[in-house]
Amino acid sequence: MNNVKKILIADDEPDILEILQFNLETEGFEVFIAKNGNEAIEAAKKHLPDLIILDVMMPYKNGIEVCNLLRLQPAFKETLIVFLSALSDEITEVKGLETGADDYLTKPISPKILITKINALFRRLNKKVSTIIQLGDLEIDREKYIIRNKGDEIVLARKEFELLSLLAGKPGKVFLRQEILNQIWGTEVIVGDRTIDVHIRKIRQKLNLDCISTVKGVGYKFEL
Amino acid sequence: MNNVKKILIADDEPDILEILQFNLETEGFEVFIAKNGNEAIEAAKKHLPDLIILDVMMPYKNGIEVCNLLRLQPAFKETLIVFLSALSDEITEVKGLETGADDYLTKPISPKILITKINALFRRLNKKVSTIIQLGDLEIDREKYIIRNKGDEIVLARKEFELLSLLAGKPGKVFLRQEILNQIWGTEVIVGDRTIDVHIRKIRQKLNLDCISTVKGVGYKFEL
DNA sequence: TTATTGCTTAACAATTTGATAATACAAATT
DNA sequence: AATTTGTATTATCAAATTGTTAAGCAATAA
Repeated sequence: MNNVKKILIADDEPDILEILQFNLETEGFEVFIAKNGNEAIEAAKKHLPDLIILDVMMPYKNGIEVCNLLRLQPAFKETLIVFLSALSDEITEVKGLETGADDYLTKPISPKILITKINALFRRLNKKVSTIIQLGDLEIDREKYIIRNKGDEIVLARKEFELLSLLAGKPGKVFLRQEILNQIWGTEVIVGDRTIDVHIRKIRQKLNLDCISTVKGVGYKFEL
Repeated sequence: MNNVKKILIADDEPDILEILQFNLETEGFEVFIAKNGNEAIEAAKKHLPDLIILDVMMPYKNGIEVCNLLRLQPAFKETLIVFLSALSDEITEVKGLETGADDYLTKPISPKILITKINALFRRLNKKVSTIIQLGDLEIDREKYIIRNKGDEIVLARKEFELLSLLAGKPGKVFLRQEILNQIWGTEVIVGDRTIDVHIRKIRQKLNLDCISTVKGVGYKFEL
């Protein structure tokens, strides 16, 4: 999820494929292409793209059929799917959205608009995903303010939660004390260094899990 | 929601206003018009339209500003907002969609396309708004403003209802006090923090059900 | 108008959280 | 080994947050 996004484009018009591929690759995406519905499904299974752009009118299987088939499989439950179609064929649009597409684009579309829309979709996805952090037996739900260790719910006070959440957000990274102070307490409040220790201790105690290690003279980091 | 749909059109070009108004009225909508951003906001508050069509380029306040301002108020959270702009001004489109518009149309637009798009939007809206929330023994009917616990009807005052409805809309999610204030009271009214507590208390009391929990220093959440 | 209901606030109680000091401990350095 | 430096632990107190009640308006209905 942190590397290059993969995009699969399925369209039966070679020109469109080429234009889109060029523009998306220029933008830094990894692009795969398919010339019809069957190829699209095959390619999707093979490459597990983050986003699939489906032309609605295609030989063998049209875009809506492809979308339906893919959505049946767990692997593609979360994949972004966008339809592409000539003119705003209203009926198709409705069907497309019912099918579980994430967006619907009409041809002709300027590459620039396409790219901004795609970026917007990824941004939206990231927001949804980023609320829960999963690390081994540990689960941090930022939206629900809940921490679970092997399913057991653990109650942390606010600062404790924020601190753990910060550290766990980048496992392995050593957070300097100063960094922690800035992130959790802000630059306006001034608290002593011992305060951090105390909170760290409480977290360790409550979690009863050896996951925060001290880097003497530097700071703390979360691991495993 | 079951009667004639009200549509507000805001555009500084009289010709456009007239054409759109004529076509939409012919189609059976009730139409209001505004010639600039300020008028649009005023008219929106007065008529509470189901759909607002905003020209992007307008005197005093442009469409995006208008949209932003309206979206801040609870009354317009669900209102459909559509932008209208000369040619596909890409940058504007991106901003518009980020602002929380429901669609984006480019001039010139044929009345027929406009109407089909509008109908599509209303159709989609009707589907989205599931008026009844079921959670265990609890049943919340947003349309009828009724709450039932094991079939027994419970009468909540409006704010109480809205508050419960908000929390129950995303069980488990912690709603920050600020979030609650924005959603229920809007950004214009300013009420004290204790107000929320009191309403929460009344809900707990009336429901006689342990379903709203406090997350100290953060907010409240609904669960089970 | 009067009565009723709902919304907001003030005041105070109860609770929880956060910060610090004091002390103990551990590792590195001299 | 003694010293220094840095962290862990614990207990305590202060501060922040929320719960509760009562009371005053405002809006609405009778």
